[in-house]
Amino acid sequence: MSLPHGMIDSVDNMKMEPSSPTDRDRFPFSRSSSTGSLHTLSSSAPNSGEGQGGVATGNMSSSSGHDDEDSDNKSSTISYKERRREAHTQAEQKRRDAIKKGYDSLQDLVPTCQQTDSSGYKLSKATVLQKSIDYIQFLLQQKKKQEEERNALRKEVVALRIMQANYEQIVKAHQNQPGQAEMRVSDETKFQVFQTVMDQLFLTFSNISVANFAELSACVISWLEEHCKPQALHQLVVSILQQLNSQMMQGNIRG
DNA sequence: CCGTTGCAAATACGTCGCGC
DNA sequence: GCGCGACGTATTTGCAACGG
Repeated sequence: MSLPHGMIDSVDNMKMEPSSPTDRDRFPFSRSSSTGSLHTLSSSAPNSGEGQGGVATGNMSSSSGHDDEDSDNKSSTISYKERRREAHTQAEQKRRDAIKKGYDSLQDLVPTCQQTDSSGYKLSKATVLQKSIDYIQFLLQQKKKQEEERNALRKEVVALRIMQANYEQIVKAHQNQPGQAEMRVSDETKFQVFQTVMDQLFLTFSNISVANFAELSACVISWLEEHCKPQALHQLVVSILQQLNSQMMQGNIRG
């Protein structure tokens, strides 16, 4: 018996078909040309539906009698066994394609698989599997780390809420103390603080030289970013408060 | 019983690196 | 440059399990 059509074609294709990944990329449809040349069940239809009867010859493992039919019709039709083999070959090709598709999908999903290796070749299946395993382990570690971070933050939130409640209680207690009214800061003092802060800020703002309103608008943001940083404002306010406090103390001594 | 499907072994082929 | 082995991949084929 001669080689089946599929085998002949595939052997020829093996010679022609480059197996290196780069070459395969250049001939992405070479497989279908091989598979396409196979006799499918439908293409071998002349024999389909026949071969249910017959007497077993005993020289093959099959006991269905199809091989007998094979010997009867060898010259004109494709034998049952041959059709069966070709169907299986095609099914196997389909299976391999599914596996290949799976590897390709995996490679698309895993970031470390998306670049080819240093020599420029596509990653091997074993490498894709190993890198996928590594990536899943990395994701699991990352998830664990984030959960730990989240738990720590939750604990911090609880602690801060407790502190907030304590401070609120302290403030209430101070407000309820007698003689608190005398200790209260007057609006005049508040305005003095506010005015001094604004004066200091304006000093920095007045140094900006602009030709028109458009330029002024443009430089306001940069001025804000430079001179109104929380840390800068904090230092400014602290120094002003200290200054005013010392002035008030001196005034009290004199008065 | 027969077709389908999945798996594994055997085989073939191309590519690469290495020693000569 | 050539031969050779290792490696990766594709293909074929046999076997077994399963379902209609």
